Amino acid sequence: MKQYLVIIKALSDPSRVRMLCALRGGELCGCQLIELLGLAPSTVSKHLSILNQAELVESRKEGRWVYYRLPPKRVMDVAARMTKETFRALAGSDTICADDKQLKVIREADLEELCRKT
Amino acid sequence: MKQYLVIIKALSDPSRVRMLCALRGGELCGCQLIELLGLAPSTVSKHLSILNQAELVESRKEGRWVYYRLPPKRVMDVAARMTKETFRALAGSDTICADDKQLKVIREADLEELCRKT
DNA sequence: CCTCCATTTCGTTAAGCGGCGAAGTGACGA
DNA sequence: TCGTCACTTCGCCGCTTAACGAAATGGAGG
Repeated sequence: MKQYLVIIKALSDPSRVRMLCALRGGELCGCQLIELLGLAPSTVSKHLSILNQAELVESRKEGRWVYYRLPPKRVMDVAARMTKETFRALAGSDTICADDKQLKVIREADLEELCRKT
Repeated sequence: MKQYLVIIKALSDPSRVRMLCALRGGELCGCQLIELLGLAPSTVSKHLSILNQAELVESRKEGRWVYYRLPPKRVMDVAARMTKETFRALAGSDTICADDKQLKVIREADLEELCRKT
């Protein structure tokens, strides 16, 4: 029950769900997620730590940046199944479609430049 | 996104999830759920209205009592899929097993007597 | 009608959560 | 070694939410 609640509470915030959906297209660094959500860096960091504790995202450090990604598709555990259903429920959602559009721009932009923008 | 959030927020409270699991064994009336959870009637009623708005439970009136049940297994919509994953995640949970035990007693008890007890 | 009683609604309180800015951390480059 | 920069941690504020008791609702039976 405890693990279930950690996972489902992590999934019950629009900003966190948007980040998960964004990561479907591959890993992203912190400043890219900050740009996507339009929230303060500290807020985005907090959201990511909540997702991380629920084991819904993983992170790796490279240089000045931290990259976040969905966990590899090992076993279909509770987190993976819930994530899958979330993606399924939000397929075609206005919010997520708009994010996908913006993501194309963000992914093509230069990281150095993107970070400076904020 | 909005519908998704209504559903997942409804599923992110232990009392509400316990009620859903309890209803797997068939419909129950309000006072039976109050007895199971050990919460105030007004609190349980609020929880049920949240579940009802998310279309995770249905209700029907009979005499003095209101009976609640899981919706019939028509189409597998978002609510149904999320509920299914919730049941799967909580299979074998201590809380739910304990509830199932108590439910055997509650289901066998006389309704009139059970309501008076509170 | 009027009463009873299961349930709902309302108002309040305390805890939890999302948001921000400021200060802290740690790695890279001058 | 020192500054810079991406990110995290901390402390605070405002809103949401779970809990309760009290009062309202509405059906059943007298």
